[in-house]
Amino acid sequence: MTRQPNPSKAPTLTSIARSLGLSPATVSNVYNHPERVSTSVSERVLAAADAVGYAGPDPVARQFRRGKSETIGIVFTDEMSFALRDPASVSLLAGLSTALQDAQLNLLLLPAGSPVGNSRVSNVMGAVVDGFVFYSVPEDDPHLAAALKRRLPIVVVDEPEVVGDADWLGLDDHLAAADLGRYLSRLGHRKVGVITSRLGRSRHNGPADEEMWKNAVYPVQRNRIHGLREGLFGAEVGSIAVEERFENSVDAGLTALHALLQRDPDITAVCCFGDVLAIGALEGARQRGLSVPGDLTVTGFDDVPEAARAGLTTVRQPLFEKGRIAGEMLLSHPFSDRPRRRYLPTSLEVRSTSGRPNSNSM
Amino acid sequence: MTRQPNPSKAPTLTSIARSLGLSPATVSNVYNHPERVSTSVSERVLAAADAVGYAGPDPVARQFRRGKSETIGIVFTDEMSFALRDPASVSLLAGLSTALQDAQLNLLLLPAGSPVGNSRVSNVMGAVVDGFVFYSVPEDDPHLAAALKRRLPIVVVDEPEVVGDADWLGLDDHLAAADLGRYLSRLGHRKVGVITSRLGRSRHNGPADEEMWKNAVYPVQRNRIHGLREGLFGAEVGSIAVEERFENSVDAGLTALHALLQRDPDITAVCCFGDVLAIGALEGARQRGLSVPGDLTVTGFDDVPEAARAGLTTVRQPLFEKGRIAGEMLLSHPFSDRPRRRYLPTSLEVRSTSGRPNSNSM
DNA sequence: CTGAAAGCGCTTACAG
DNA sequence: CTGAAAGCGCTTACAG
Repeated sequence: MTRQPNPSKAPTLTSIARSLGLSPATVSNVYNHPERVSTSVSERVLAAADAVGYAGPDPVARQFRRGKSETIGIVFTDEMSFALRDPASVSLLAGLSTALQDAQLNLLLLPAGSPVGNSRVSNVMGAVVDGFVFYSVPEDDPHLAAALKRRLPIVVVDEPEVVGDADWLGLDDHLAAADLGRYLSRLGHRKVGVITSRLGRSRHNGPADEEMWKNAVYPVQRNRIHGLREGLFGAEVGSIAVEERFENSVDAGLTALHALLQRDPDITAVCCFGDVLAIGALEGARQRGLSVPGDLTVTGFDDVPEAARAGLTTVRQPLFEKGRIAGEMLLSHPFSDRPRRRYLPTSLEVRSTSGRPNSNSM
Repeated sequence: MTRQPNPSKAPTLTSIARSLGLSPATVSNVYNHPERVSTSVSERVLAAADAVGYAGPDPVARQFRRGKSETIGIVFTDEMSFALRDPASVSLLAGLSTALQDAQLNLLLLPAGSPVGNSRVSNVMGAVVDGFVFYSVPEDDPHLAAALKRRLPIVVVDEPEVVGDADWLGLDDHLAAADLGRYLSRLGHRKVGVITSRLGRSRHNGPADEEMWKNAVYPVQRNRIHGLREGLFGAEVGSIAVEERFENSVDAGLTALHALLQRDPDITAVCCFGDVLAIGALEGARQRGLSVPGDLTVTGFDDVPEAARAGLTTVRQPLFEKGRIAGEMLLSHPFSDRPRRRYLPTSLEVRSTSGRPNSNSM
């Protein structure tokens, strides 16, 4: 006896076979290829199984034997509960789950918290999956490196931008932000603030100077800041006040708005790199007695369902579709080909939180 | 050769061992018990593994050998993408994931769509998990029956109310709804409408008469209607107009509100059995030019994050906690004991969508 | 510190 | 339609 579990009590396919004087192969066929077995034998087997409480072939053993897990793992930057608090990543998850469900695959949620202190770099190494989706992890993420080693199909969503053999799916964040910048510029905004989620690995909340965002390990945020500035100022020089928050939450958006306006009261527009942050910023503006968009323009990113209800002007991206397409890319993964890159379109949804700046603040 | 995958190409623990003149046991120890192996051997093994692209012991084989999957499955009523569109179930999921992460377990999302047409009742039978959480599935759900057969720990959240050996976690829905009813009654409401998500298995959208909700396979909704009526009318007779929607969405709440008020224009309060429905109902009231709460009181259930932002009066339940506790109950599952039952508290959060009915509608 | 042996529960060609 | 045989890749006591 070399295995503790199943203290020679629980019935197995073999024990059922033996008790009936059949071969394990036949019992296996009853479950896997009923058409190859006579109905009388089939019935005897099922009855015996029922009698001893055998629920069918052990899933782990079957999976082991077959070499397939029929499961895809998704890895987030963060603790899972953080990812699930963000409606944007939840939409992505919903889209992914739809694609997988169509293909009869299960979805395994893998948190990419800090690596465990063992020899195993991360639970990514031990995850029983046939492929991975990585959602918005930083450059040089150790879990991603570990997954790459396993030579399973991988689709990276958003970031990092380039990853060995993995397929990539994301946005042209530079372009999207530049469009937004041009729109704000046309409205007359010159003093613009940015509220961004984390730029680096450290738990930093506060102003982020140019050096900080140029060195961000999250290229998405980096590209957006660059793009926004280009759209606002073109070839001119012009500075943007950037406020960083490690967490992506309503409360983070709220405190960031206060910090930004305290730092520079002349700001007439605040661009949030996520609708959840923007909803918090709107609340902050309310607290300060600022009318939106009269005194302050606030914009978001993503276009989550609540954005429309809040009247938020935002950069829309097809999050559900993104998840669905990530799933499809994974399912159609062409081994031995060059990695694929796919860009999804964005669009500016102008609603009621953006407008011309007040003349007195110009 | 009896296994197609791995066309005798991919390195295995054994092949590494052989190439180094070591035993598989030693190579295994390098990965699982490094302290039992000399550093020189360890280094040789790791170098050889790296050279041939061996990413460590195959997770499926290890899991098979160990007999544990370190994974918990969660089963929803619906397609996964529906569950993920509802912030209430997402909060639950977040709480569950937190509990599991603390215990180093993974979370597998199992959709409980229509059973597949095979001999296997559902993917629940084949899911590689050490336990299940069932979230709000109907009475006599086939997936739940299948899971029960597997004799793994199970925690049922909300419904069904009683399930063989499974633990149960939920609310006193009757009491919660009765509290709400008493509150509305005190305000002076007599004509009250209900917007509920599905009561039965069939895809029904429309009025639900008393027979329909008394026979609901979702006891939660049944109990809430009973409780609400008791709170409103006590021992008196009094009827409530119930509008059923198969889906739990903003749009469903919106169309249900219109249907309800078209059916009975004298209704002064609408109770929604979910905040998402209530947000839709608020939108419907807006479309009809009704002021809230002046012309119409609207209440929700759950207290999702957006509820507070929308000023929604609602019955709060601790959703994140519910998920976390479900996880803890699963982890502490006492085999051979009586199934446990645990009730979580609810509270009425009075905000700005409820008030006295207009005198002219009384 | 290292190795030989046993075996986890199942499925797959193949032969009869 | 049924069975004998092989083997998936690994880990665990145990002995040396």
